[in-house]
Amino acid sequence: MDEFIARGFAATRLDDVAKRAGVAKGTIYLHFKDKESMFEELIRTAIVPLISRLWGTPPQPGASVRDMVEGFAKTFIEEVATTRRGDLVRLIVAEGPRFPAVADFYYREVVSRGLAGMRALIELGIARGEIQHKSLARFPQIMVAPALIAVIWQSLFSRHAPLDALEMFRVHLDLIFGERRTT
Amino acid sequence: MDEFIARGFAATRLDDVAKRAGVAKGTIYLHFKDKESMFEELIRTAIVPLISRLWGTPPQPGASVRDMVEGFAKTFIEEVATTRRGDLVRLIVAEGPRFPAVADFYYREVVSRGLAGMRALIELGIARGEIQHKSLARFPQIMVAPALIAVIWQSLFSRHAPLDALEMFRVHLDLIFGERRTT
DNA sequence: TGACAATGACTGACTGGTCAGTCATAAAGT
DNA sequence: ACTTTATGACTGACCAGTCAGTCATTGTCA
Repeated sequence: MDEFIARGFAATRLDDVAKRAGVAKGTIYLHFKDKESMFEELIRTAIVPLISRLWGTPPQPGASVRDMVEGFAKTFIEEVATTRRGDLVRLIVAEGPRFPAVADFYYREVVSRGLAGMRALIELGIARGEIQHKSLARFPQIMVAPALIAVIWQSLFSRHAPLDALEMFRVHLDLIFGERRTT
Repeated sequence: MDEFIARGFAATRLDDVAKRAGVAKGTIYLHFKDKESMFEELIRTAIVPLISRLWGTPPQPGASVRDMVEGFAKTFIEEVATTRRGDLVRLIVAEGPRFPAVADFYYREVVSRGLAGMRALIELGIARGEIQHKSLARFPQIMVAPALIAVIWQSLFSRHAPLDALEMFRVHLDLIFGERRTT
């Protein structure tokens, strides 16, 4: 996976993958049909821990919706955006159009579930009166947009201008939930 | 450029590029040093019309900041996100880490200028009282985040679930500027 | 004006290197 | 002994980059 993340699908050499895995090239073909299906299966299996990282954080019982979203964002930024897992997301964005199977899987397992969960949270927030903007529930993408920005910024521009992703997300939450209580 | 967008740098064959351009492969080498510098130069020149599309829209004299941002977003979504130019942005995200020169250029010419302009608009909005959240000026990325989401959604997921990017952006603006006046 | 020469943009067959995928052989396991 | 698992040298396709040759255009001279 690290090889694919570093070089992309086409430029990755199976000799390097084998060396990195500590096996001979032939061994790869005992486990995978060809390079393409190896790539797809690797992504599929790599996404699983990414999902469990995200849903792994237990929501505090008495927490406000804002606290839940903020905790979620904190986990995402610390565990995904600023780590190699973030590059996995970038890899999917990069290769997705050429690997519809990958894009489909990612949509079904991550995007649609994540957005559904976020929508539920938003509706809870609306019901509790924490969120004023009812139409936000129609576009849960807005809630997570800065998180994706953080992933991309991290791998492309952080050397030019570091970005405090968590603080950015908090400002974003201020827009949605109203000004932050003093911290 | 279309070949690179469709296949990525590594998988693009110069024979195909030549054929598409209506010249022989050798001709390419009369204009470019090698495949890599061709890629970089092509991106550089392709970015120019992208920039001019975005700054090309004249701001109406009496327009509110919200109208200006919304007009900007409309242009972006119509002229970039839903066209081949959007895939150019995706290509830069995809290949950026392996072509620092491309990422640098994109940061200097598009990202840093765009964010600076957006920050100026935000500060104008704050001064005029249209925007309540002063800290938004620290993260102009938030303002454009849904636009980037739209680009990525378009090329990866629109077949699964079409996204009304402009409406999403309007909802996002509602968060920033307050509820929309009736339309 | 017409014949000839010079130019250089363009061509595409060719080369050398790279790499996905194979398979005869070897090692490990039972 | 024999089955399963692993190896890595090998093959053939592929492709970036080269370069000797072509030819339309422009310039020169009688």
